Amino acid sequence: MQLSFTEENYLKAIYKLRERSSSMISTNSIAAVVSTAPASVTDMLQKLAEKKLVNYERYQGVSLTSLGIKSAVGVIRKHRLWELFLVEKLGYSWDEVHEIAEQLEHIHSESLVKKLYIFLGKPKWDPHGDPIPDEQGNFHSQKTFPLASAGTNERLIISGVVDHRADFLQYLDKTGLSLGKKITVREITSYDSSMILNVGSTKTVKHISAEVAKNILVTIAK
Amino acid sequence: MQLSFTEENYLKAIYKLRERSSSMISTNSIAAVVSTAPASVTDMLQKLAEKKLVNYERYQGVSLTSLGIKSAVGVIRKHRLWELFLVEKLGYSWDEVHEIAEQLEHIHSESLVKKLYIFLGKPKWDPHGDPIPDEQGNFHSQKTFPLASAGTNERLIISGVVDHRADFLQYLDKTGLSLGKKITVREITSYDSSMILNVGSTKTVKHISAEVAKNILVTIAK
DNA sequence: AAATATTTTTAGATTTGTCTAAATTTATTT
DNA sequence: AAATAAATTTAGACAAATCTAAAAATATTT
Repeated sequence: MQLSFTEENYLKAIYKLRERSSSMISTNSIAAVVSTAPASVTDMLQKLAEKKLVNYERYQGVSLTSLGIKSAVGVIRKHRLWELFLVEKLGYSWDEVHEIAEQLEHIHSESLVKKLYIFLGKPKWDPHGDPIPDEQGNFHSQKTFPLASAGTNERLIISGVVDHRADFLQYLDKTGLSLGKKITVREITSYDSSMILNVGSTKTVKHISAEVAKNILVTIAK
Repeated sequence: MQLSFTEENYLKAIYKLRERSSSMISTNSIAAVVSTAPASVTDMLQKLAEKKLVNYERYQGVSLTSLGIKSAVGVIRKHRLWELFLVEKLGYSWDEVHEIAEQLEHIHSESLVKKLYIFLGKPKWDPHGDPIPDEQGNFHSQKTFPLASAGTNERLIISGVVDHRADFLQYLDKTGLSLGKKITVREITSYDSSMILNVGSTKTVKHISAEVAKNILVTIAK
């Protein structure tokens, strides 16, 4: 089934909202994500329900059907593949690619996705450390957790971000905290939970706020 | 100015119609190209005229303004760059890329076009031998002419096609008449104007119809 | 040049995705 | 549990791009 740009964006929005609050998704929360009036969301949900993409009962919120999940994951897959293409092949930095990928993710062509996937070397992660679902829609999940909940002296690897906004990503670049960097928490300041880190193999020491630490995802280095 | 998918397709259609019949373009001819009712074309022309993209006077046909030309050439540039990307980087064949490029040409991002252009090595021709306009909108024109109007024993190079349809391109592939091939006309059959060709440095001889010869563009090899 | 044919435009309707304002349902207070 | 607040839906309207059918203008025949 060929979905419109708009329909795909709604499905993606519902998919993302579902990730945290696993229950039913409210009309208002979708409206906030897609930047429309709640009344418009209601209209669209009825349309998506007719197409068997969501389970919808009025006043009760929505959930994605298996078809809806498949469609949403397909869009996310394309978004992340294109982001990686933009960074790896065209030389964009990780804070510049979101808007362009928002457009590219709606190109309809199965063969294109297949060929892009191969061209990029069947990648598992996008430039922000988010998993790229495979052709069957399976995510390769890593055991990541926020840096804020790490203890001291553990050897960690930066493997993702919670906040994807450009200014946060630029801050990380400037601070040398890019994806894949090895870090160790040296000290956690008790009164504000800010952290002092060792970055890389160098003796460089960085001081980051608790807010920043909450938005950096890490894995344990082995 | 951010144009819609549809507006861009109308401008592209007018641009292409203009290439042959340099005069005013008729409503019906546009309708045929964009596959809509003539009444819809009239509506759109009025809209494009308001945006200063075309010169339009009712019952008198249209022409592109300089802004309209600039927009159309921009879309054509993107189309041809994406076609080359699909063939060169993703491994598509030249008969498969048109539909996908029809979608990709509408992605709005100046930086993307710039980076794609550099990634592809500032190419001058697309996979069908059509010129890719440069950043200023200038076409690098080759002195091509239809193979049908060539004489015998001239050393020629296949440098483009008139007909872009997939089945014609597949026929050329099958016959070994791909872009860049060196050919020489050995004989022109007088009663049906079909041609007997030498292809490449080999002794291979091919017999093609006048219809095919009309749709192959060549340059003189030096 | 009148009659006929063709092309083009206008008029009115439809679909998609959106809006605001009002009505309805659900949730929260008191 | 009644009153109030919040969330959601319905109703009616709008813009974009399209359509069909009818009207108007231009082109072609005779």
